[in-house]
Amino acid sequence: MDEQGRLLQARGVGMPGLPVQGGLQPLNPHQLHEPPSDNGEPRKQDIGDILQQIMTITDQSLDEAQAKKHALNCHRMKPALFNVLCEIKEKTGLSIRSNQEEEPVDPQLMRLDNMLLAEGVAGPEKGGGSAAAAAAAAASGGVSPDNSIEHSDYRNKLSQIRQIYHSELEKYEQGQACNEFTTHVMNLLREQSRTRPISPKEIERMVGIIHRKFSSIQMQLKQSTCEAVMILRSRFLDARRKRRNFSKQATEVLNEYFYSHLSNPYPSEEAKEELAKKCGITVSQVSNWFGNKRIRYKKNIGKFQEEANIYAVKTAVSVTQGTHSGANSPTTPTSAGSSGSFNLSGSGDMFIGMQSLNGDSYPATQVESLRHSMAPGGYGDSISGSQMYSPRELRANGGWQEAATPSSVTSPTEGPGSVHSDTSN
DNA sequence: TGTAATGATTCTTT
DNA sequence: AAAGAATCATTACA
Repeated sequence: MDEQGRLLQARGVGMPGLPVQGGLQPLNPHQLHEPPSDNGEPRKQDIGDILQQIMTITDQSLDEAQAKKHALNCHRMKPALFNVLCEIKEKTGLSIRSNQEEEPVDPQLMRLDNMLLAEGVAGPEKGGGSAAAAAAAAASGGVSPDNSIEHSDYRNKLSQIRQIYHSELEKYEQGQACNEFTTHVMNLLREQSRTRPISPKEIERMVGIIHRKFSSIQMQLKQSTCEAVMILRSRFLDARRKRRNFSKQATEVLNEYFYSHLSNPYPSEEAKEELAKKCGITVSQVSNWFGNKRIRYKKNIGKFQEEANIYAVKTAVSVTQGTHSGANSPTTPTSAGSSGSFNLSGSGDMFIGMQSLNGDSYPATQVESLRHSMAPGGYGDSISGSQMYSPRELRANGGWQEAATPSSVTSPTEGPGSVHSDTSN
């Protein structure tokens, strides 16, 4: 204020207060008639009051303010005031600093955009949303209803986020509120420019500031939306946290394949796809399952022997009953290890291996029953390749579990007795 | 409630 | 890139 006061004095613009007729409050009535003192104190006071009034214009009602603004604009001293303000501005260095902030498309913003798009938050609404997902889940075989429930729960939550995101974004999107606000500010500035010096550049700069502010709000919005989605994902989609056992039927299908391709339990991509379809799980889940199965089987063959027998019987029965169209069990005929790829020297051979494996922990009766179920009628041929669960056979045929030699592998768990095995032959 | 089973992940190996 | 191996985290069950 002091500075301004001095400037005003310097220019000889000692305004005795804006006139009452202008609509402004009469200031200190005494001052109006008081001759300027030598030290200029009263003048300074006047000026301070005037500026104070200008500042408070905005606090007043619209009509009032309008009237006062008008009065101010028409005041005879206005040009002088304008000049003074110009000078002040010049002196206080309030000029526009050249803003070279070109904002080269923030990479982080791009990442956020991409992620939101990928999560289906930003992009176009996916028609049907949860309904479609549920239908798809149902179509996939009806397995794991839990899964689809959870999935739709996830989708619901996601669409909530999506809604909030869009309604918020709408508020700050360039073009709507932002433009409105910008125009408003521009109008204000234009109007003010009649009273104080405002260059078009300054207006432009202000617009820039507003836009940046709005986009930073948008950025924050996107960031927190991303966060929300991530949290949602981690809560709902982290399979490790929300593990569900596969359905019985799915496990059965997988086991059937596994034990019927025991000599080479590495389903081809197509086989995996087919299994995945059958089981209502993903291909990678099939891969996981086979990975786990192979390693666990190998680690403790004895433990799985019973299971192997069961599936061997199953397969045998299904084959004899012709329940499966293909010669070889459940999946694609192209799968590795299909019947043709290896020959059993004879069912007896197979059982030798099995029995040696069984050791004492598995009742011979089981093996016997299996033998009986298979032997009569010479089923051996028809199931030839499918029943290869003898480690000996396995090793002989490429040995996917070279290390699976019962004697060594099962040792720690000791399990089924020291299976010494078949290597002998 | 403790434990085995099990699906998934991560790191290493091939 | 796929498989093996170790491990994690959850589920199922006695």
